Amino acid sequence: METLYNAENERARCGACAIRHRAVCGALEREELAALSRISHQRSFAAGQVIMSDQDPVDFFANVISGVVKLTKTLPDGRQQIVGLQFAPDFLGRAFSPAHTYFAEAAGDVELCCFPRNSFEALLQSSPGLEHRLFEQALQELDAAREWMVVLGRKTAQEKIASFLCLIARRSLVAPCPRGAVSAQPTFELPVSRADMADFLGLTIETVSRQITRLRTKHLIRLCDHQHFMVPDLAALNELAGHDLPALH
Amino acid sequence: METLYNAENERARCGACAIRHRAVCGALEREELAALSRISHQRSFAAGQVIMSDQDPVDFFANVISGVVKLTKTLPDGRQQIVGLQFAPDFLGRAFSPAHTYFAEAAGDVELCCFPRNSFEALLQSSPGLEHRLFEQALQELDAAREWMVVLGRKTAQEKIASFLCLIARRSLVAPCPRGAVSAQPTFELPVSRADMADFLGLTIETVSRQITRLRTKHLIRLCDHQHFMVPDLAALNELAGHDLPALH
DNA sequence: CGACATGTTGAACCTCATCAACCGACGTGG
DNA sequence: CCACGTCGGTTGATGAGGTTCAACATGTCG
Repeated sequence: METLYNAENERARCGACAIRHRAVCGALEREELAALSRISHQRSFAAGQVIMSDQDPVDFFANVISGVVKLTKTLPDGRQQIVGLQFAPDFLGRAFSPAHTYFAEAAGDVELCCFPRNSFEALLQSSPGLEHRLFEQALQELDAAREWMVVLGRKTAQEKIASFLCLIARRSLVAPCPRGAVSAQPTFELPVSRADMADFLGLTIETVSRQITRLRTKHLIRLCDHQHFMVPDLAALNELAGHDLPALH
Repeated sequence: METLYNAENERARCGACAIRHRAVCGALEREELAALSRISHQRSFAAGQVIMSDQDPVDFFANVISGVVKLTKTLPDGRQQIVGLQFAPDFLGRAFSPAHTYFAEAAGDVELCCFPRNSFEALLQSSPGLEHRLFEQALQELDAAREWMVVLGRKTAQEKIASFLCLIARRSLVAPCPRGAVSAQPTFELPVSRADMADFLGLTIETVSRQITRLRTKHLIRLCDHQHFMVPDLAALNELAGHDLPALH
């Protein structure tokens, strides 16, 4: 399935890219895009696979085409914290420094569009628009990271879970309910395991599980299966999450 | 006092600036610097004063010349989280967006070098080096924010305090011990109150206080007074903080 | 001097982590 | 085919770490 897709894209690769206009490459002129097309190549990663490590220098950048990438940090004794989740069409990689301070792992199956570091940085030199776009994304990630610091530092387990579900409802695409039950409410897909949710929220798996069932018994969410949920009243969930604004980002 | 200082600087302002080469303006050419000098002006803020608010648009950027600025976010019910501490020569303000998602407040007395938003953004257009420098700082802030997410999500109160003290030991200048006791060990100054430490670490004031005394009874730190402390063995403190690396940033 | 702000200490309570058992889905191999 | 182990998720019982409420100490300012 991927091979067919790749073959399809082989000729006018970037032009046909689904995330093209939303991704950083949207900043590129026609001929710059052609240059990028020449140096880029797609790669697939299976769930759990390490994409970038903090151990050895990373020699490429990437755009997320599909799937979710988690950025993790680990303490010497093994405690782990997810410091970022990257969805399509986010850009992956730390500009100006091949050394990373975190891991990038595939949360589920992931498709990336990869660019060799050297070629990409050369392109970066010649295209101020591209650097500007990367800057913008970095600022957005900074905003998101700070937003999440509030979640980690000041919210209860219940609020953390609610915040996470709201985040998913904002960022993840609506998925059809696999049970086949037709419903008026949109159904969302949890792109990560319970363990990942715990690592993202600074909780344990058990607490995550308990708080989810608590939200369920409060009828603030409905579960189709372990990975799919519906939100009858998004405003109510938002309020429980402690969001004053109905929607941001 | 400020007026005298300002008058003094009126002629060769930026050239004589103490933080010039370390701040973002270090990226500027001679004549760009002259342009910046023309639009910049110093402002002082007393402890606790709001510098930028998330309520109304901010019409200026600034460099921190001295003092510490805290970036705070507040939940609807009043819970607060500090999402960043800016020291000299950090840059203050969100490029490309006059709307802020956080407050900037003076932690102690603060001196800023302010630039009107419009003029500065014009300068930004014409000087790619300046934008690059801002980008670099944004990436560093992002790294710092993510580093802090680990502290908030996964560390114990004790480790949080140790992490904070290590942060101060890295970033704050060494201060002479006000008690006058000459000592072989360097003395650091806590630039924020206990309440601010609590808001930065996701704790309560009481816990902060207790953990500090615990570190003191363990002889990992020594207190001159409430704002000044010494670290007999920085490596030990670092280890307690959960830093595998002796020093980063 | 008393009022106030900032910081410390004590006691009781509560949230969440820990340890453990259990459940269903899945794959494997006898 | 079913027993078996494994993996991801749920649920229960218990306890520790941190919050909460309260009192107290110290320093500053009117």
